[in-house]
Amino acid sequence: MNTTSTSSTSGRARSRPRRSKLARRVSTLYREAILDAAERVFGKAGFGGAHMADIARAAGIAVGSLYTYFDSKEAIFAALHEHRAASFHALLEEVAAEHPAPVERLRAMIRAFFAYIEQHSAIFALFVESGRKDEWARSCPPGKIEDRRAKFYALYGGAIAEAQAQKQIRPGLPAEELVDFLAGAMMGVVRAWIRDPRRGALTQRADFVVDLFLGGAGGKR
Amino acid sequence: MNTTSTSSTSGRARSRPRRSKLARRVSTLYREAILDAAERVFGKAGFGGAHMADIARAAGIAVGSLYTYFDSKEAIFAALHEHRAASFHALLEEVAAEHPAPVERLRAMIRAFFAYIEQHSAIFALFVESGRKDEWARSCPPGKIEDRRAKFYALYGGAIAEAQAQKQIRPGLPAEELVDFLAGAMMGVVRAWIRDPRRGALTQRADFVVDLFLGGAGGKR
Amino acid sequence: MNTTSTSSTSGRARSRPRRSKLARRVSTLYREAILDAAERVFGKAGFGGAHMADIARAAGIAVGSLYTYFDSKEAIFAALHEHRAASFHALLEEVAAEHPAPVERLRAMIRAFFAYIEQHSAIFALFVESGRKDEWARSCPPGKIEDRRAKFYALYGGAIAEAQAQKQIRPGLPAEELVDFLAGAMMGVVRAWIRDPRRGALTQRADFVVDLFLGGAGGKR
Amino acid sequence: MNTTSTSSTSGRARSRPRRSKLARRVSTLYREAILDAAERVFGKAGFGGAHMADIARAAGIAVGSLYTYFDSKEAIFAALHEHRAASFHALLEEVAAEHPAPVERLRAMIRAFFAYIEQHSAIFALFVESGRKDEWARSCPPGKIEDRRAKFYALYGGAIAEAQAQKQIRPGLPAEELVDFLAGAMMGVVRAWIRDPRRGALTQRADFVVDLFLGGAGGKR
DNA sequence: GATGAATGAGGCTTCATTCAT
DNA sequence: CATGAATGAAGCCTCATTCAT
Repeated sequence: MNTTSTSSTSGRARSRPRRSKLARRVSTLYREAILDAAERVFGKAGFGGAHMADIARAAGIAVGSLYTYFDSKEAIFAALHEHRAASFHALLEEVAAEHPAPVERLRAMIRAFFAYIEQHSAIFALFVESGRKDEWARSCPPGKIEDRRAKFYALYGGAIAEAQAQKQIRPGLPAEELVDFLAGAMMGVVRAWIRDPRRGALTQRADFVVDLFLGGAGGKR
Repeated sequence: MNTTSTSSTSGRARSRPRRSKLARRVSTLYREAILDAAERVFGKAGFGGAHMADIARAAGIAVGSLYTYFDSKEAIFAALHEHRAASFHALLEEVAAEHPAPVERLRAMIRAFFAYIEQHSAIFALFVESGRKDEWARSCPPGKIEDRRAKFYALYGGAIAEAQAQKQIRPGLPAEELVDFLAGAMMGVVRAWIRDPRRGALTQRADFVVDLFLGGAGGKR
Repeated sequence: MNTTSTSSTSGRARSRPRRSKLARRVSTLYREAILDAAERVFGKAGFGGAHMADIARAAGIAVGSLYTYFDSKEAIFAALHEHRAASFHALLEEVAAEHPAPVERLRAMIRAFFAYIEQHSAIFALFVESGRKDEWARSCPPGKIEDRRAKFYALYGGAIAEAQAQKQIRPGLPAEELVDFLAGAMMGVVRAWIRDPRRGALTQRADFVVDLFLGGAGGKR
Repeated sequence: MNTTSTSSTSGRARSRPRRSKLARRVSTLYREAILDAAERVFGKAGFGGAHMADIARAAGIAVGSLYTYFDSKEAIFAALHEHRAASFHALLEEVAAEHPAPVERLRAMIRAFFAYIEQHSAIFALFVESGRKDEWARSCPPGKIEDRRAKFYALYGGAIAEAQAQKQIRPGLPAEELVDFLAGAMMGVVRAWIRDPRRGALTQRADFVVDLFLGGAGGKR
């Protein structure tokens, strides 16, 4: 098992970490290099199309070394999911904290989402899709994926609910369903950008999304 | 090659029609049974997780027989894509023709989309996401997927453009981008329904989507 | 799973065997050819030293075909064990049945053992040793090996106990321990023969073993 | 090559003794610790099932350090064989020297064998069986194993031959074959003890073996 | 000399595809 | 043309061995 965070399995008591700070730092570097490589490879080829050999090559290490840091191909994918989700979630919370006004918060969070995607484009598609089926998902602790999604929904949904409380968003529509709609719309824009990146930076389309979401596409009423 | 429409590459000359009408009808039945089976299997397991043996079993025939009707696993998936896309496109055109008023046409097309998904739920996720990564897409004639998407965009985009012309949808926003947004939102609602089908029939949420798209979520201005 | 003897897993009821008699016969031939090949390869190289490729080559089939008949390398070894043990046990019982007099029965069973070994020499060493440790044994249903040994012990021990009842073997010594001794001695002779087969047929040494076992090596008393 | 006794193959000239007495002693300690560890690990898991990492852990050193003292896994196994065989052989010679009367010598040597096994139980099974199949044996200098066995046979066979000369063992039976029988019987008893150690100390069964070997199991004549 | 992570050849197994019946 | 077993390329993973620190 390759678990950075687990405690010692040794019988002997230990008051200090077994490994030097340096070793741990190197280890972290490797893990991240592998995740970076995996992101590129998975993003390009999908889960099934990505080979351990590809990931190793992309990371500049030997195949066997992958297994020093991860238990399996699926473990790499899961860790990648976890890692990206966690770092994005942290970013999102930070952004959210900076914006008390719910509508502005929504806008900022959407912009943050787009910015994040611009950096980690390819893999996100895989994540969003992974609604089950994909092999890696089968070995993922059940509920994990749902939990993760729920946390994001909570952030967006929270902003929406607050906006509803302030009458800036129509009450009466369940916040949850609004998030379904909004999240889908965001992904739709992302997908369009992935298809044809020439149309300009994704980040700049945050306002388009927010305004459309709030104001609707309808003409004069 | 198993292409129903191509001519024989056999060396032997043939003086009579290659196949009787009956034979061709049987062949079509087989092909469709295979595609039905494939839809279920691919939908449940994804492309990589689906095995030819599974499809054969689901179709009630022998593995080898699959190859009488299709060249490869990828060919089955592509044909499935093709088939569903074509039949859905036909349906959509029919629906569109029945509704001259662009907004109502949009509403009807969304409803039709949802209805179609309700019947062919699982597989659609695979289709919509399959940007290019999945293995099957690599052997798909390049541009094919884009063409297909473009045809759907044309239908939705056409309705939107007309609505814009009639000032029922704000001009100024490129119709194409509105479709990105709308298509994404639709898929978001679909995904939510797939996740949790209990929330009621998908079809009934068409109005929710249209109204939100047109009217926006924003409160009184 | 490759289990010749399991019943149908199909949901549909079946009154007759699914496969033709011919197919089953062919299948049996394959299984036996594989077991024969496996016996040679395992016997020569041991469990760890034997490769699936070797077995396939020895059987004259493709590697993948092994998996049509057996689930894994370990399954092949286990089946081999099972198969040989069963056939030898049957032989032994038959021989035992032919000899009512316990001492003669013992003699006949030892001769049968030696004869069997002459045919399946190499593999037997592996079996007898496999007291645990070997990888294959780990996946063997626990107790299986012990059961098998117990059945052989019962046959030999039965003859010994009867001989004791008839005062042809000293009472007072637990039959079980006499079998430990005798079985060991037999294997000692077998091992010597394996080391140096020139010393003549193994079968011809049965009398030596029986006489030594009964009469002892000691000189005039 | 890690051979304590060979001279350096390095190109650089050396004017002083290669290693201090201390260094050599330390080295010996390491080698023995490794062999002890190896005995436990090989004994438990067999050759194939034992991993260098297991041995290193059991010895309390790093994997890499194993290679400071031994060339390979096989070398460790061979050295273990060598080591145990040598020390047991020395013990046996000592015991033999103490007993001029051949039958008593035989009895003492059997008792010594059982005592030795009680200390080094598990691994012995591996040794005795290893006819040649196991991987390690392939890289063992040919004839080595046979030589080793021959030396033990010489000791036991010598006692038997002497006893024959004194008419305490029936002449007419080749001593060599008597050893085959006797050695096998001893191993049979050992194996029974390994299977079920509860039946009491192995050492105490030496008399059983000797008496049975000499007197035979037969009833009154 | 000790360490333990890196290495990569090679093993077992899967499964799309072929082909004899 | 249906069948389903045979095929073997290719993937994931293990682990003995090496080597930089």
